[in-house]
Amino acid sequence: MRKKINTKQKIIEAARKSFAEKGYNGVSMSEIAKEAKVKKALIYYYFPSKEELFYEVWHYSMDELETHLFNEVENENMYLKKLKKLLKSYIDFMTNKTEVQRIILRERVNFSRTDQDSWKRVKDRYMSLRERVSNLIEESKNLEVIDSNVDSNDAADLILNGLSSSNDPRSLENIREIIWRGLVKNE
Amino acid sequence: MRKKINTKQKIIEAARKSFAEKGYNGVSMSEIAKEAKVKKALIYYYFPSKEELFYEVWHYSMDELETHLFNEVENENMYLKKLKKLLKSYIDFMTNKTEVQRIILRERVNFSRTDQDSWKRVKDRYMSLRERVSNLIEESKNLEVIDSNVDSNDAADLILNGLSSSNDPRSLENIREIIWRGLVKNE
DNA sequence: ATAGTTTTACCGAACGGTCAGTAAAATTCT
DNA sequence: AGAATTTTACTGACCGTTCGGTAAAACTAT
Repeated sequence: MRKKINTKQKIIEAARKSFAEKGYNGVSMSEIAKEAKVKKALIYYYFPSKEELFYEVWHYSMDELETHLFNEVENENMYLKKLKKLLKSYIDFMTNKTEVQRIILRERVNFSRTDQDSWKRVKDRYMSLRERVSNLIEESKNLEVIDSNVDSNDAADLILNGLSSSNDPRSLENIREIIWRGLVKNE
Repeated sequence: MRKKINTKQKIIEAARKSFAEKGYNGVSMSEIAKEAKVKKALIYYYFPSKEELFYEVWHYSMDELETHLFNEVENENMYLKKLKKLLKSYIDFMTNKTEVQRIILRERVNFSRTDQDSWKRVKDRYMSLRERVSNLIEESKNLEVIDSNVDSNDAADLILNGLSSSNDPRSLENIREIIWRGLVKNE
């Protein structure tokens, strides 16, 4: 019965909207069902548990973000411009895809949790993205674009955290300028 | 009257620990009761609702943070040193009082929620602290310590968000240096 | 007919919250 | 002082509701 192939996707998007608004624990499966205009039991036909549904939402969102960030960047060959473009892309994504932004802000804190290993997978997916950002900074350091004193991982965290805290593009542009001045090599 | 006072404080601290670990919606009143070694009904003797209990935890924590930040700072008369001290105090607090740090990280996202006005009070308490930081930056700008291009509110957000994302002091020191280079006037 | 999809009906456990009652401390009365 | 009363601190049992999750019936398209 191929009538509605998009049902699963519909559920994922409804779940993402709900999780973004109220957080993982603030949302019930029936709320998600209602948002998706679907009966609750149908969600369990596509996803084995609430945890697994969340993980798929997370993974899907991180894929979107990673694609958005690095597809553009790879067309650039100068490292200074690469990094500059990355920051711009990130701001662009965070101000337009506010659902993803909120989910990241909300659930990033659970990376510290070790009581349920479903959070470990969530963290791992995020960390693999962070590493790509971190690597880009590291390479820029080697090419003497970025001040050699900065630690790539810490700089990546600063970018990822500092440029996601608001969804007002003007504020984020201002913050970006501060961060950028702090990163680049003093001439 | 079995026991003596400090019961209310005991509950607040148990609640804070629990909220820090699992977030507001991730924790039940019975869990908090268990953590405080107290019966659940007793919590309702001191606090009218879970929301109100959380607000008291939040308010108490923000008071602690604000005291820690500004008591030291006010002894300083040079604005450059004032601001520098503030950043140091903030890092110090975030790396040592990790429960408060986690609660802030967790629940800051709910500032955007308008469906329950209890969150508005939570937000207001935070914003009054942010304004004090913001004012300090603004004054430093007037005295030509801080680059005049930076927006005080955005800079305050960058500090408050960027320097709370980890609880590893080394990372936070690195991030502080990047932010600082981005803030101060280029000579 | 059959496989894929969706709904109905239901479950035990846990949720936030309430309430009648109680023992001890504090206060008032004599 | 001590008896009588009121207030404070606390408990256990319980309420209605909602939670995540399940079994199986019912529908739909090939």
